[in-house]
Amino acid sequence: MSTKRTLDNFFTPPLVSIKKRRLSVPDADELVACSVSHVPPSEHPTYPFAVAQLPAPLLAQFDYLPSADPRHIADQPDLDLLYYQPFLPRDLATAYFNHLRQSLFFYRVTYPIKRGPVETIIRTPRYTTVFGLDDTALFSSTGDAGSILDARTKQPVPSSAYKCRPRPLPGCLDALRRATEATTGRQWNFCLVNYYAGGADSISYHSDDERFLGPDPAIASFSFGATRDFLMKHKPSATETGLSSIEGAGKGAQTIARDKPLKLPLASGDMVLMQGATQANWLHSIPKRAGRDADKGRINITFRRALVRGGTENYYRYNVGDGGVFKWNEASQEMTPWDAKAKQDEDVKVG
DNA sequence: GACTATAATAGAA
DNA sequence: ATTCTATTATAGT
Repeated sequence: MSTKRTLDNFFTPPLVSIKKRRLSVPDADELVACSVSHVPPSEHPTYPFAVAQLPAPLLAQFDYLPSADPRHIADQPDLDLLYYQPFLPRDLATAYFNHLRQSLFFYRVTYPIKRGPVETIIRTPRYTTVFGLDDTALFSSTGDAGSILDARTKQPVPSSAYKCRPRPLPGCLDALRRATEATTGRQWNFCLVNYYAGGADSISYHSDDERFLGPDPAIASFSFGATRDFLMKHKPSATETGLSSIEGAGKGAQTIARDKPLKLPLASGDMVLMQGATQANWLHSIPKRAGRDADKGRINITFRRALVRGGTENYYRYNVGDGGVFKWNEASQEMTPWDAKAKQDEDVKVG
């Protein structure tokens, strides 16, 4: 039997009001919490291994975010972004990046896609992992740590309700979620994590406009580690296509200055909040890149809110899948298959 | 500025 | 939501 392993760490963190400036010295409880750092790692029956908590000195800095005011980007049709440049100070972002890469488990999902008559297996060109549960359900915080409750009735939902095994956010990600919610006034129940090992890893143009997110979803997207270009372009529209062809023949018709593609070089600690009509009308991508820095890793974290069970199923299907677990290998500086039996040694802590 | 190599982009499957 | 190929842009000399 395992020792007491409640989920309190996950869901009832000490709520601290966000304030730009600290007006008082830390009280006794805070001093204890900071110095001892005996908070156990986050565990859950669905985790392949426990996830280390953030070191207290790092966690403490989350009370002072964001470190910069956002820039509102809404000068084009259907575009509505808040760009925090950065949201986390660079030093904190770097330390957070190292902690996450070293502590989380990742997957390399494969899935079939049909191109014309041919079906091919796609190996997702990045590492992924996901945590969270849609609005219809809750993780039990007492009793069986693995159980899921109906959000309304608080009764256990049958295990057959989900084909996947939803997992709660570990403490180190929940800290960022709380800080982001406090800043934006929004709420999210999902955390998706992408690891781009180098310039060859990418994500092609798409929108996060799934039905299960509801209309005009707000999505917070963080960057840590290597700087990568974030491209955005307006979805092609019938009217636009027609206009452009006519415009070529017209005499004085200038190319209309709207719907211009955007290129944001997202640096470590940056956050982009995509909101309003953005997802319904714009595509975004992280294209492959060659040359310098093509070997440096980047972690992307997005917070989303799934409204129904279909969202949970979708996110676990495409971000966990059914393949093996990968873990960062500090010695070889790469993601390596994690062997559940031959429990690997812990990575050497940097610093 | 021209020439060449490499990178970025756009379109098709 | 990817990969391949062709086309265009950029960087270096």
